[in-house]
Amino acid sequence: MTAADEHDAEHGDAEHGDAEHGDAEHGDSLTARDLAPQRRARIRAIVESRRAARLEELSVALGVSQATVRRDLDELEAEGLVRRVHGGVIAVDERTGEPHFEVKAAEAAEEKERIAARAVAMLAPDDTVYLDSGSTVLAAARLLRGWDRLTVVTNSLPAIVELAGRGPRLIVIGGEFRATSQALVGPLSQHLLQNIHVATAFIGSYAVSLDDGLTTTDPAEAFTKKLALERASQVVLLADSRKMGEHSFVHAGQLESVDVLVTDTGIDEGIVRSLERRGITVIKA
Amino acid sequence: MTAADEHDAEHGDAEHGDAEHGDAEHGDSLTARDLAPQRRARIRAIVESRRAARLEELSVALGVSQATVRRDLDELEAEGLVRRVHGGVIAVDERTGEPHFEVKAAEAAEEKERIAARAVAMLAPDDTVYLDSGSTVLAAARLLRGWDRLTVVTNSLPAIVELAGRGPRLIVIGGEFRATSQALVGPLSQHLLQNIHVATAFIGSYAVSLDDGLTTTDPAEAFTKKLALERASQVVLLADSRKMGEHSFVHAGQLESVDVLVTDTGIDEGIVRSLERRGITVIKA
DNA sequence: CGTTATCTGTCAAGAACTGTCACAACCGAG
DNA sequence: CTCGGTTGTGACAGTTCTTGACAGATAACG
Repeated sequence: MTAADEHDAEHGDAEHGDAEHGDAEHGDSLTARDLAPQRRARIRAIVESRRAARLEELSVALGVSQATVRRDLDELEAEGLVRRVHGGVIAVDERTGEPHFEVKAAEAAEEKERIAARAVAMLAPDDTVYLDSGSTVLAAARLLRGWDRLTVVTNSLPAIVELAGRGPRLIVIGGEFRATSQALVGPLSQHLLQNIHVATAFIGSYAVSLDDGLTTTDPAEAFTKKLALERASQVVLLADSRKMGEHSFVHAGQLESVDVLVTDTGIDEGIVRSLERRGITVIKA
Repeated sequence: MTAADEHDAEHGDAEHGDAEHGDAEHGDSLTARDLAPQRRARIRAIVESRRAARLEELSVALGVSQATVRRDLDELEAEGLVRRVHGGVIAVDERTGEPHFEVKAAEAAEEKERIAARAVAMLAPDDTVYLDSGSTVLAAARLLRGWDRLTVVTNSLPAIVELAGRGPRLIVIGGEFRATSQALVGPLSQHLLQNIHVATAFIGSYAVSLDDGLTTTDPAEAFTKKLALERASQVVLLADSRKMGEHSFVHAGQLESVDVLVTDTGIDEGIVRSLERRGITVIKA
């Protein structure tokens, strides 16, 4: 191993020396061979364009021996520009790791679950309920597994997947799929929605304020949410206390449409009184 | 996105003598074998697109021995990217991280995939296409990943899950969820469906007969299928040859509504002639 | 002009990869 | 429950790839 270190160190010095030599160029155009930095640039270009290359190919393409290519690749790998594998080299991008980043769900899971459970307790076994998008409402959806006399209407893809074939009769409103909220929203959702009516709607909201009512970040989302509010006899808003008093971009419903708010114990008492004055029953789970 | 390289082609044997010490000065490397990471990436792609694969298939597709495939699968399983089962390998759901179909779902998969590929080849990048329920159409849906200028309208839950957030604009018709077909069907589906129109519809069918046209097992399913047929300028029927000549319970559409049939080479020539006499273009994939 | 340092190609030993084989484990049919 | 065919496992051998050492070649420096 010490031998290897020594070798690498020498190699490093060589690198610098060569670079310096680079700007003192003699116009020696007769050299049939690339200088080392040029050669490495060509290797990078080849590897990047093809995503991978085998030693043999590079050796032929550059007109040098495989040993030289190896040394170049060692250097390039040390700089993190490529990744050596048995038999050749692959571009760094091609790593097989896990690129997903969608794991914020477990955040306030426990709180959401208490809220969800309290809301679900309001349902009768043979009710018809609308489930909006959003993580808190999704938690409620999970609790409805096995309720085989229930009818669920929803626009939330996770809720659909959660309940598909697992008890409740499942009705999906149509619409355009929006990736951010994983829900079906927009003008197209009105066609089916206008033809149905549900006893209870579980609504989630990005933000709730006394002045602006329900607000959310996306117009299409707001459109569908508003429509859903109108199609329910009883509207139950599921929102943890951090969402209270906040407001977002687009108006998504009047506070007057809401009959019940299920939230957590962290809610401000002043807000509770204001809401109750407006005829909203507040339940702290 | 993922370099969908299809540089298979020449895996005759190309193993032994020919790639000797640097004599191949004919530029291109015709006999290039995949590097191990490339090979594993291809295995992932195949398994993911089909949900499952048998060892034999992978071995043939990649041009390596089954032993090598096994070792690769061991590696991939250790990384949690696939799950090995007796006889082959199944994909793991990226979201939930757990199982999917059975290996035997991949039995006729190759045939379905060829049909699907042939059908997809008929689409333009910015088309609007309706995807019906059914496994063959689902295979087509998988091929549409990354088509980010396409608009997809569908009633198939697996198709939705497959395409959600992965390229195409996704529009879901509403309706009642039917577990057997994993699709949204029934009268409620008409409300949105009646308000849209698509250039092309990919339709699956449980059975196709010259006398009864398209038939299926469920009335609600039939209702929605019929409606979808009317909303498309061009109707493409995807059905393997075993479905030809069969008939099921409920009428789900006239043969006259169909413009193109994409099927496999096993179809009876007499049936082909009858269909073509009726103005249907028959494509054998 | 000679010396020195670096770079490059060749070589041999060792490691890694792949395919083949024999045998154990498993599955479905009767 | 047994049986026959299929699939998985471990060991082996052949091949390819890598590593480190060495020697010749090239260019910089005094």
